[in-house]
Amino acid sequence: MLDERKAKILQAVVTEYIETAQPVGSGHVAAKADVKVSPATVRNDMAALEAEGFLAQPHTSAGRIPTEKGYRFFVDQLGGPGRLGASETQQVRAFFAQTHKQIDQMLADTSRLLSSLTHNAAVVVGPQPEVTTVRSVQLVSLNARNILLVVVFSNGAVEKYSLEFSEDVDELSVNAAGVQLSTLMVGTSLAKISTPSEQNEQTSISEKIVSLALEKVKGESHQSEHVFIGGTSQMVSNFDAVRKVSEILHILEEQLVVVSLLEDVLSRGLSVAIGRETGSEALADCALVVAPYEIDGEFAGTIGVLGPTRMHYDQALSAVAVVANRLGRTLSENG
Amino acid sequence: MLDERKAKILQAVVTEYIETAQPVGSGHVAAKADVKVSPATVRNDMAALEAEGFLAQPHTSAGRIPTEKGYRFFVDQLGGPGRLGASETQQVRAFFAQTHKQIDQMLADTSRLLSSLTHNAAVVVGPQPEVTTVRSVQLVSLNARNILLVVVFSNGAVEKYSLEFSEDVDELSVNAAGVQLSTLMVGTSLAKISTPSEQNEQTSISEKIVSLALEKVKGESHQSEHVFIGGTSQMVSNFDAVRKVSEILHILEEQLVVVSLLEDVLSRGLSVAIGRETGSEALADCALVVAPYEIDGEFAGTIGVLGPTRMHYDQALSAVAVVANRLGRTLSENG
DNA sequence: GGCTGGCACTCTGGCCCTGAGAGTGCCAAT
DNA sequence: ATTGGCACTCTCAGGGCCAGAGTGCCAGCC
Repeated sequence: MLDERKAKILQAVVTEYIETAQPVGSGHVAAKADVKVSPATVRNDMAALEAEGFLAQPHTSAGRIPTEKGYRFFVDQLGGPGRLGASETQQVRAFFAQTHKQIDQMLADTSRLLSSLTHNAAVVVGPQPEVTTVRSVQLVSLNARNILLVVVFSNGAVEKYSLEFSEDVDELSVNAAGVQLSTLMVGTSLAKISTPSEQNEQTSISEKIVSLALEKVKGESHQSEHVFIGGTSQMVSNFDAVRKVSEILHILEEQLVVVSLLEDVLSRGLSVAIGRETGSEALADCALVVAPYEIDGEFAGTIGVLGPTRMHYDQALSAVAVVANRLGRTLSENG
Repeated sequence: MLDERKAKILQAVVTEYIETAQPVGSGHVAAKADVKVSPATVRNDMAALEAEGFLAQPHTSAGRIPTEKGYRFFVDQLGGPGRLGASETQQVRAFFAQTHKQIDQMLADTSRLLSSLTHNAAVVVGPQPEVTTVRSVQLVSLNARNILLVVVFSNGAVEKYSLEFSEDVDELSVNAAGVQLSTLMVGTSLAKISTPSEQNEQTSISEKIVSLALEKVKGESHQSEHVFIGGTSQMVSNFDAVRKVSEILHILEEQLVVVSLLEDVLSRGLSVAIGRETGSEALADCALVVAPYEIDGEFAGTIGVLGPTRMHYDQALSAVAVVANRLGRTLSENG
């Protein structure tokens, strides 16, 4: 599609623009070691690259900046393998070596880690309850009409659901329901829990408890995805336009949006979404680098880095990959 | 300290500056209905107010802006009762009327509520585990050497702690330890849990489990304070200096700092901390409005609003008060 | 004595202009 | 095909200028 020299020129433009945030002119490109042609030649090629949509000019007689298409080509074709630096690797290693108490806390810390590795905002979506299997179920009577259902998952996560009844429930029924729930749920993942044959009239109280519990667990499992976002302060320095920053932060505050954004990108088989590819107009100047992580070999959740389109893709890609990998492993061991 | 007219002038300056973010001149103050003196007189008083440290001039021949001392006097002496508007009240009512599943989720939502009420960033510090009593304790064996300790509190919160052993633990010992932990912990608050007479050599495995469990619970209870921060995007529009915003966001990312900030303010008996009173240099241009909330009549946690010094104090104060009140009530009922 | 109108003074912010700098496109020459 | 040269364009920083807002002070007035 692009001859070798044009590709090199494009690469030079993108890397320099990522560094300097300034439109880059033919002179700079020609000065780079690995392109040994004159500025005039570079100009011709750059004009061609612009015609083909890889570059753009903010205005006549300024240098070129990459378009979304330009970035895309860069990450797809020109991206280096991107190893993490020694100190970063060390940071990751140290982080996962230390023991983490509660999974929520750990995921929040992971988002901070990822943010500090990449100097961008980072998103960590907690494991979906459906994936992990249930390790234990417990019913706790709060008072006569309220029961708390505590479910412990194989990855160490704990979810709790409060059940409310319109009639008093006695301790015996609670115990009976607890036993039944245990046999139903323990060892299986939430998605696979079989609902007992539904009699329209649930005669016994314990049956009512079981049915309500299952309903709650299944109903809420989806919306209770935990999202952790770190390093939002980085976004401020990465963008100059105040308006933009505000919009971006606003998006990050809507957790549901963030989750679906990440999963949408992933479902399209991408690991990088650039500009409008993210699916959000407000993120037109952003890029999203995502990776899934697995627990015990099964897809569990997503992590990602959100930065300006002119971010260090190779760094971000490797950071995201490494962290996803380690995170999955740690969570697997924990289970 | 200040004669009536000066107080009125100060009030006029502060309110107008809060509205416009512009230094306010003598003309504007004189134009206000309730001060019926000429601009010249206002000028004299404003000069006096400046000499006394309530006002400052950005430069000669600009209007005056309030100093920290000016805001402080305004808040202490001139603050109206500050009722919430009808729509805001409605918003709060609706929020607490709806049922909330998990306490963490609810607290996070509360921070968003508070933020949307005040158009500022909002902080919600979750209930401290020490306050609420333990409702139930359960030990779950993860594998031969790892046990998960799940503690359910009276307010519906659940904390989990993972215990790791250097030797295999058998199911019998776990059960025995579970029983003992239950008798020790259930019904008391974490702070009051009595440690059993410490024999230097714990002969039985179950005793080791109990001792490790108590150690974990007591040790981690303090650092596992949950903090929820909402509406950070508001900060961007409230400040113009990009540098400032970045610093402020950075502070908000450090949860421990935020918690101690709030509690420090509260411990000084303040409900409003202005500028440097917050105790943080980076928050010199910010003000912090805080309120504690109670569960079953006992101090449980803190909520707060962080905004620019030129924030709507009366609005923020009443919003914080109302939300703290309702939040405490809701959490009390839930337990 | 306190208040006021008048007046000279000051400082900022927006505006225009200008020149330097960076970069381009094109063309003729190699 | 590549290159050096050249005329052209556009931005950006700096400087000068003016209007506007506000002040401080003073002399007069009630």
